[in-house]
Amino acid sequence: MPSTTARRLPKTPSPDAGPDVRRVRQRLLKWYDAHHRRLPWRAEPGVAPKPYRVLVSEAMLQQTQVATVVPYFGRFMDALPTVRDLAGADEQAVLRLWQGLGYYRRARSLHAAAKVIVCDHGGVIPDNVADLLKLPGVGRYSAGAIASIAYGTRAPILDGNVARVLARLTLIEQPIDAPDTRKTLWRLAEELVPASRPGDFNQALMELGALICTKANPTCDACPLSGQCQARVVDRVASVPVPAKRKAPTLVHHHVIVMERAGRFLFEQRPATGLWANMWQLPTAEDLPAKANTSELSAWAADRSGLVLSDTQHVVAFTHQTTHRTIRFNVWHGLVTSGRLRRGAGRWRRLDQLNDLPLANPQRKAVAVLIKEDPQQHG
DNA sequence: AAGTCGGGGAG
DNA sequence: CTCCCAGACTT
Repeated sequence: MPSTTARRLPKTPSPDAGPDVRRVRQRLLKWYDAHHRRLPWRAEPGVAPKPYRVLVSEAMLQQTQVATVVPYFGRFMDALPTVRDLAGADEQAVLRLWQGLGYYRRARSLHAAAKVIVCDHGGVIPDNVADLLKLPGVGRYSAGAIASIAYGTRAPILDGNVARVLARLTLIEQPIDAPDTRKTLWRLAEELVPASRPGDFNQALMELGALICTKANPTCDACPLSGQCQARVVDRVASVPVPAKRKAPTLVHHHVIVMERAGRFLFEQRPATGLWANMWQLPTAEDLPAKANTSELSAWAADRSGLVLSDTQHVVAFTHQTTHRTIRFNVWHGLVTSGRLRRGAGRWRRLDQLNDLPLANPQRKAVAVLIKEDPQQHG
């Protein structure tokens, strides 16, 4: 049977024929036009989006909520308004703009991508998925998002929001992260995205997931797709999607040893791989036992830096939570009395002059505690 | 297929 | 507390 004939038949579609593509497109775009949020990286209706703004926003938005990204995006664009500015910037400057946002590899990948764009693409961000996928930090989602939103290329996307919306729309009750589920969802996203306004359609799917088809307490009464939603028909919206399995975070202990000399404090850069890669920190021991004492801390500091400490004492403890770890921070303080700093072992800074060093959140917190404990010395 | 990589919003 | 968020990359 010719497919053109089959396509005209669905007056009464069979139950597993999939969603009514044209109706979903039309209703979703109409809803998006009426209800979408105005966001800093989003162009006004009828105005062409700026590809560089789309590129930067998509990097920041990976695994990060819109509300968190907004202030970072503004500061980033003010400091590095063009892809050439970004390509020419120091990596430390890029990391400083990213500090506090997390997943710092995104910043280094974005920086590397900008260099590729300038060197290999004449400073023009690619408009197709194949070339975008070659950029560091750009995977299938980001390539589809940039191609469709910035250039109107017909390309699908699949993120957490879209996966939830499509799983409910078509009643997928397999674990949402299973490989064959992902394959099915990508196929659905590909089938649904229209040739006209693919960027708005993709953003509409995400916007619906963020505002209406939320993980908890979805407002189906306000949903433009409620009439097409298979999960709603059988009253299983609340139980779809089936969540991915997750490991409990492991507990680890980090000892921060504050080394002070003449009102200045030693800072060191972390390795180029792993947690908080290339970020800076007060000297921090990650291999000492949870109940290490002052002499062990002093010995570790001497071994690490070549400097001898006296009057080492405990300052404060706090807990830092990430997705995969619970990190118990213990902060210690000692005065440098002798020794010579090992070559390349760090830099001395006043606590109120750290603007050039990108620090992850727990290190910023440790610094904040030190300033509060001893305000007259650093103010 | 499973692990790694942050931090915060929201329940 | 737990779960998830405009995911990418490594092993």
